[in-house]
Amino acid sequence: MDYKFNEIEAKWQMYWAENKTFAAKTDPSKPKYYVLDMFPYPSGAGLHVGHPLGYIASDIYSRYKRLQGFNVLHPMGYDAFGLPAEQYAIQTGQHPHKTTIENINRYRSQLDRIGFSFDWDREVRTCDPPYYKWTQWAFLKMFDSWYNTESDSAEPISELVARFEEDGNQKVKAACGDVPVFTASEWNGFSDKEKADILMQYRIAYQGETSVNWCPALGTVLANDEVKEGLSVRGGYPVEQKKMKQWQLRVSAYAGRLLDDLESLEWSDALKEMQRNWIGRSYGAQMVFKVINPDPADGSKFDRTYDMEIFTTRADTVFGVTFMVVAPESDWVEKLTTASQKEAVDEYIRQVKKKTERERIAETKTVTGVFSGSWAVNPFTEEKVPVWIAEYVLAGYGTGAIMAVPAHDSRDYAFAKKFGLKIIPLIEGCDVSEESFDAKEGIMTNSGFLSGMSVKEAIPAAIEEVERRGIGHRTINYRLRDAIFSRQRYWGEPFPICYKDGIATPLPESALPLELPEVDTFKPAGGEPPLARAKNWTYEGYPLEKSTMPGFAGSSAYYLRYMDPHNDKALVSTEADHYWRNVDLYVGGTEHATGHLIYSRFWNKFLYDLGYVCEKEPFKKLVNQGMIQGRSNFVYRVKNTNTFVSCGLKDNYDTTEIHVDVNIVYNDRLDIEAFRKWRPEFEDAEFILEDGEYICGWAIEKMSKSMFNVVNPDNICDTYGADTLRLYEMFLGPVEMSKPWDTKGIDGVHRFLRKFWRLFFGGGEGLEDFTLSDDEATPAELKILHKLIHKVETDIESFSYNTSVSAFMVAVNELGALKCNKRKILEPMIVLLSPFAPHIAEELWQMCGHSESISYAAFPVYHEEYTREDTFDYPVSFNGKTRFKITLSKTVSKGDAEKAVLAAPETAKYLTGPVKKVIVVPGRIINIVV
RNA sequence: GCUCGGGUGGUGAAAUUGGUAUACACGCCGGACUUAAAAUCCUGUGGACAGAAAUGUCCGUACGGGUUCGAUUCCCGUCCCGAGCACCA
Repeated sequence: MDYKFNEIEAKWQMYWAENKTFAAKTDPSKPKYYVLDMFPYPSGAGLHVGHPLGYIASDIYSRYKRLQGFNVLHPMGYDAFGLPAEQYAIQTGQHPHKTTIENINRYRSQLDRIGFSFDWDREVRTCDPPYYKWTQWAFLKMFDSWYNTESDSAEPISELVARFEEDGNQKVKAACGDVPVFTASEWNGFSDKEKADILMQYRIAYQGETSVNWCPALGTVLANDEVKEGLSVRGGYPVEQKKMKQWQLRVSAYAGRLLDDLESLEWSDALKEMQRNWIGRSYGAQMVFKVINPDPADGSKFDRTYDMEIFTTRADTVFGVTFMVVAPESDWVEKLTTASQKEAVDEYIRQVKKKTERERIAETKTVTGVFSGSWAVNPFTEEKVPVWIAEYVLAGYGTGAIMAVPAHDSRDYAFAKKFGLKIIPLIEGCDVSEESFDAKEGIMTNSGFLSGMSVKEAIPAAIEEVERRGIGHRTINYRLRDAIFSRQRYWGEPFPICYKDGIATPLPESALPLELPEVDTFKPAGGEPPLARAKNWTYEGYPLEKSTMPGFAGSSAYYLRYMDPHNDKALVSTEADHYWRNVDLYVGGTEHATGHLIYSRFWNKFLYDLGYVCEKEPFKKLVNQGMIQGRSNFVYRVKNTNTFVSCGLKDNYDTTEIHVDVNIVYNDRLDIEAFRKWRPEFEDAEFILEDGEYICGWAIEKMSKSMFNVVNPDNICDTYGADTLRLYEMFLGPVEMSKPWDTKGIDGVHRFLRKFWRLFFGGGEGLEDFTLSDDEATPAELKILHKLIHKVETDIESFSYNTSVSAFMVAVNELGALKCNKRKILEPMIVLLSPFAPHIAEELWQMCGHSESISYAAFPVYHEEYTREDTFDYPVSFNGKTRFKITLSKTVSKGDAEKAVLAAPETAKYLTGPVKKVIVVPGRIINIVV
């Protein structure tokens, strides 16, 4: 009987759906296991073979855990809000909801073909109002909270108000914006508007004026992780810096916890490192420098002096400060510019503003700057140093001002060289004539009381002195900034915020979800977001916020929603949260390292602070699947002809390289007939062949429509079946590794499944019937089985699925050679294979007489005694070089092995001198040192 | 520039983490079946040298050194590839 994978796969996919085989129920009597995939954005292009890689890996793990008796939660859903649907809508006028639903349906049918064990009853879509109700709810909670840095936790804003009324804000330690100090009576005297403005500075979701990434082409602001090299990640449009009032999330308040808690996670070191870099903690000191503006540009006749605060990690180098620098965007520019320098400074600022972010990055090597006219006083040397304005200092990091130590910082050095500023070396024996000495090592010199100390000693000593003088203090700075939370777009969650007399006011929870209104067209409305087009976009007569939330809003807590997806009273019930807790295994790409994976952790910690969830971290273990790249094929057209020359001969002609659809190429051989039909202009193409075939060239590129290298999993399922696709994707290499898709080896995997099938049908000569024998298994057969159980179990635990597939192939070949058709061997084999190739497993399992799905079977138990070797060929080596083998019992003792080897007749042959040492590693090797 | 990964046959890749390097698969060579092809099955397949042959010897995990009885694995240096960050003071 043939292995008819198409019939088998359709049959079991229907069975699983009808019987809800994979529905997870909250069942405290069973241990839980939560396996999650990063849910996809349903793009118009559909799935290609790269997308399911991670889903297959996690599905194998889910099915394996289920066989081990765990109550497995393995859901799937869609990250359905997003820019592409909106841009498509602007172009075509189609409602993004409509195209999104169409794309989701397409994804669903493609996913169903591959036979995943998802619990579809728990599906979520971020664009569904019952879902985004809880995204909006979380925003309201953040709006209604502040971050107490004493308790290191988010707390309700009402408690903060109570403290203000009682005591003012002097004693409040919070992560907040700039707020003046006020007393209780001052607070109580403030107007509603003044109070609202102050509270806004404390909220975790707050509105603030900052420099943002503004993308004119997309007409929206973007978060830092949505911008790369000055271009938008989506679309690659230029991005500029612009000061705007935007909603933001105070992610920076959580920087320390986000960094520290990484320790407890089972994530790859590479990913943890990426997050560490992104959060960027540096230990240092904040220090005040007196600054004097001798001739203020505002026409005042008097000197102005200020306290300018800077951040440094090298407090030990204060003695080498020869100038100060402030960022061009900083408020200091206005205060420090002197009348005589005003013209030069204005011109410089104008130049800087003109540059796009991209130009600024491209020109990092050109040093620019202008003297402000003001002078600072070095607190340790009392020396006066000039204050400059320069682009290389960033307004957003630290205080936007620095002390410059050209001898020991390469950027300061470049600046000093360009503008002829003094360079004072502080480390004994360092040479700063060509470049700065940046390393934190050596002995201090020229440094007053620090001279003679090592750098490691000098840093804390300098900070101590700073603290003693009361001009600064030890501090920690983070690179992580608050997340910009508003987008000037249509296709996202509306903010549950209205404006009463200009005061941002939250809607009551009962008004949620605040549904997205209809608009006639999705384009921005003049300078305003598309929601400005909505008729009557008000709440109780008050105008509603017109921007929407960014993509990461809906994906930040979706893993919680899966635990209790139909609950309309809470994001997740306490009962469900306490049972499912957090994600045990999360599978997805590295591209979310500094976006979603930071935001989700932040979101979770916030909910944890408020007591809504019981775990500090959302994703315990994380596996990053590699990208599957495309393998493009080329044909070579001889210039100005319609003749195509085979790859091996192309150097003899002047040719143009043309991408050809990989679906009409087989093992780099072009299907000429299909090529002629592919495009009308190739209908009468001529070919110059080699050995009667047209060989195509190839290259590894990103899998994309424009390269004609997209391989659709549906096609693979048609010709080989889903089980082959699943096995093959795993067989390609380790899940974490990026690799090009190459269909070359797929026959081998398919052949393996046929061989496995044949074990049940080819028992005797010419037998076509299903035959299983109930005979006892032989030791040889048991050994094959148990070796495999052990291998598969350890491989699945460590995500080495590729070697598991190899082990299956070996076992099937060995059993085939033994003509083994014994139930006692083959039934456990089916169970072992079922996570990898579930359809064929279900079919054979049923044929074996089981009425229940194989998902409810138990994973076979490994017995070591079946695989233990009785004897072992010990390689006997002399000084590490193998000479012969000796067969000994595997349990032989060290002493016995030594004796046996020395007594062996071959030994004498190879002994060239007296035996110095005999090394025996039991079960491995014997080495004789002579 | 800084930080992480990596470099093993013609190809994708294994190697119980210091113990017989190249499992498994693709490709290729040869063979069986066939009028023929496809499909299927079997055999061989790192390199060099020696031999009629079985077989044997030497060299081989990017390169150069080191530790060790023994190194793909550990240490030092060099080269190359990939990823991330990039004026973060």
